[in-house]
Amino acid sequence: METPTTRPATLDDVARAAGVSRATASRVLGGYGFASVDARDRVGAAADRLGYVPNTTARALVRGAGVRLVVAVSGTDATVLDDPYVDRLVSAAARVCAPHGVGVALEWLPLGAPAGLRRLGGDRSVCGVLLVNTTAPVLDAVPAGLRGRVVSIGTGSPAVPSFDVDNAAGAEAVLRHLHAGGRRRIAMVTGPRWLSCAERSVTAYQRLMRAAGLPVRLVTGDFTAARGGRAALEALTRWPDTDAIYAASDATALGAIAALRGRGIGVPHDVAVAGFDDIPYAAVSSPALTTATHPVARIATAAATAVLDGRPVPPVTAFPSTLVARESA
Amino acid sequence: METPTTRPATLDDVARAAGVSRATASRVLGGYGFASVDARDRVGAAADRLGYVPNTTARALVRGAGVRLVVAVSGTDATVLDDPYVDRLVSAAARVCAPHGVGVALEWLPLGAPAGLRRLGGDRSVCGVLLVNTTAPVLDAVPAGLRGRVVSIGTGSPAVPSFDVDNAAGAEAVLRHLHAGGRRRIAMVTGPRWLSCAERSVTAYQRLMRAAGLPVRLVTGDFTAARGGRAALEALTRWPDTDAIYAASDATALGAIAALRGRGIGVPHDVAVAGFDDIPYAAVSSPALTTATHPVARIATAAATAVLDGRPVPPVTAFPSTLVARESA
DNA sequence: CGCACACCTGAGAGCGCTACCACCACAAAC
DNA sequence: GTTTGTGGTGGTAGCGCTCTCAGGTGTGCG
Repeated sequence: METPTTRPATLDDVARAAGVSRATASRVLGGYGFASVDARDRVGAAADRLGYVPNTTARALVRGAGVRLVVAVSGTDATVLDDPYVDRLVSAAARVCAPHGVGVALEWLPLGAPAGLRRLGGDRSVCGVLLVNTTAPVLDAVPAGLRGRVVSIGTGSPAVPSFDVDNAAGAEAVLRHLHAGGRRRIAMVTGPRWLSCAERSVTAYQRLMRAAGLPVRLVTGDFTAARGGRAALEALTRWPDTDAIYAASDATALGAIAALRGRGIGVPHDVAVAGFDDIPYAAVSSPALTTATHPVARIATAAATAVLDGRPVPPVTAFPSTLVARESA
Repeated sequence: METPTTRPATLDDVARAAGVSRATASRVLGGYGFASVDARDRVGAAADRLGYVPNTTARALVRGAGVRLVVAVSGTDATVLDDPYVDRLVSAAARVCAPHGVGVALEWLPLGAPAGLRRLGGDRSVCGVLLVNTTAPVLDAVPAGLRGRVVSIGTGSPAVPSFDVDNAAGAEAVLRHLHAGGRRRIAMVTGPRWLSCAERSVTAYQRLMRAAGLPVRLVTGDFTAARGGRAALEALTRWPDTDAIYAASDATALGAIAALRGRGIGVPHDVAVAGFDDIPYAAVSSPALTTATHPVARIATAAATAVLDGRPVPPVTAFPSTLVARESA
C-alpha cells in the first residue's frame, strides 16, 4: 500500500493497474458474480498497492441506498437532545452503522409538527429513521415512503415496529421488591405524561397498587434529577406517610435521594427509593441505588441493525428488565 | 406539497414541472448564480408541490464532499467506546452535523495500529475525523490526505489542531480548593497513563504539590468508577495519612467515595474527594461532588464545526474549566 | 460435429446532481 | 454600427460506482 500522493485511488485506477475492466474489478471487490482466480489476485494486489477504499457515496448513489440514519427525538423543545439517554442511543447506533458506511444524524422532532418526518421520507440519502420518545400523532404521520425504514424506540404502531425495554416488567420487579421489603405507601415519580412508552410503567404501577389494595400516589417528573428531587418532596408533602418512592428513571431517583437527604430523611430507613435504568452511577451512589435494568445500548443496536438490514421485524421487540437490588430499597 | 405516491421527486421532475432546465432549477434551489424572479417563483412552487428534497448523496458525489464524520477513539480495546464521555461527544457531533447532511460514525482506533487512519484518509465519503484519546504515534500517522479534515479532542500536533478543556487549569482550581480547605496529603487517581491529554492534569498536580512542598502520591486509574474505588483504597493503604483524593474524572471520584464509605471513612470529614467533569450526577451524589467543569458538548460542537467548515483553526483551542465547590471537598 | 451450458469478461448505461460553458437578449458605451 | 457588459438560460460532461447485457472461451454431451 503506498501513500496516495495526489488523490485517492478510484476503481478505474485499480482496474487499469490490474489490467482488467472496471466491471471485473467491481465484481472482485464487491465479491459477487464470476471472476477467475487470476483476476481476483491481480485486482486484490492492485487495490492493496494503491490503498484503494471504495467511495461509499458513489456506491450509495447508484444503489439507491442511504448513507444516513436519522435519530429523531420528539419533545416539546430541543432540550430533549440533552438527555444522556439520547447520547447512549446515538452512540450505540453510530457504532453499529460505521461498518456499513452509514453515519448517524441527530434531530429534534417538534411534538405535533410531523413536517420534519415528511422531509426525511423524501430524502434519498436517509436510509432509515429511529424514532425516539415518539407519540401516536407522529407515528400516524410517518409517510408511506418511509415504511420499512423506520422503527421506534419506545411506543410503536402497526406501521412502525418498536424496540423497547419491557417497562411493565421492570416496574413490576421493582414494586414487588418494595412490597416485599414491607413498603406499603409507595409514591411514583413519573416521566413526562405525554410519553406513551413511559406511561406503561405508570399503568403497571397503578394496576399493581390497586391489586394490592394500596393507594396510588402519582407525581409528574421528567426523568431529570432536578425535577426528581422536587417531585419527591412534593410527594412527601402531599402524603407525609409515604414510605417508598418509585422513580421512573435513575436520574430521578438520584435527585430524589439528594432532596430527601437535604430534608434529613433517611434512605432507605425512612423512605426507600428505587429507580429504573441501572446507569453506571447507580452502583456508586450513596446509598447504592436499587433499580431495574434498561439495556439502552442493546436496544439501540437492535433497532439500528433492523433498519440497516431492511428485513421485516416483529411489531414489538421487548427487552427484559431485571431487578438490581442494592441499598436504597 | 403532495404525498409522493411512487418515488421521491428529483431535480429533473422539479425542472420539468416548472418548465425550466435542470440547470436553472439547480441554480434556484442552490441559491447561486442568476435566476429571474419568474424562474425563482416557478421552481420554488414546483419544488414545494412535489415535496422535493435534494439528494445529499448525489450532491456530495459531484462536489467531492464527504457525508460522514468519523469519531475515532483510540484505546487498547473496543471497550473505550463504552465510555459516557464518548457518548456525549458523538451525540453533540451528530447534532451539529445533521443540518449539513452529514452523519457521524463511531470507530475504535486500536492503539498502535494506524492502518485504520490510512483507510479513513482514502475514503472519499469521509468529510472529516474527530480523533479522541489520541496519542503521538497516531497523530504522526495522520496521512497527508487527511490534513485539514482531522482535529483532535485532547492532545494535538502541529498537523492536527486540538480542542480540549484546559486540564491544567481545572486541576489547579481543584487542588487550590483542596489546599485552601487545609488538605495537605493529597493523592491523585489518574486516568490511563498512556493518554497524554490526561497527563497534563497529572503534570499540573505534580508541579503544584512540589511547589507547595507537599508529597506526590499517584495511583493509576482509568476514568471508571470501579477502578476509582480500588485506586482510592490502594492510595489509603500505601499512604494512610492521606486526607484528600483528587480524581481525574467524576466517575472515578464517585467510585472513590463509594469505596471509602464501604470502609467507614467519612467524606469529606476524614478524606476529601474531588473530581473532574461536573457530570449531571455530581450535583446529586452523597455528598455532592466538588469538581471542575469539563464542557464536553461544547468542545465536540466546536471540533465538529471546525471540520465541517473546513476553515483553518488555531492549533490549540482550550476551553476553560471552573471549580464547582460542593460538599465532598 | 453441433449444441447446450457452464465460466468469465468488458462495454456502457445511468444513479441525481453540480458547475462549466456557450449562448441569447438587451442595454449602455464607444 | 460595433463593442462590451450583464442578466438569464440550457446543454452537457462528468463525480465513482454498480449491474445488465452481449459476447467470448472452454467443456461435456447427444
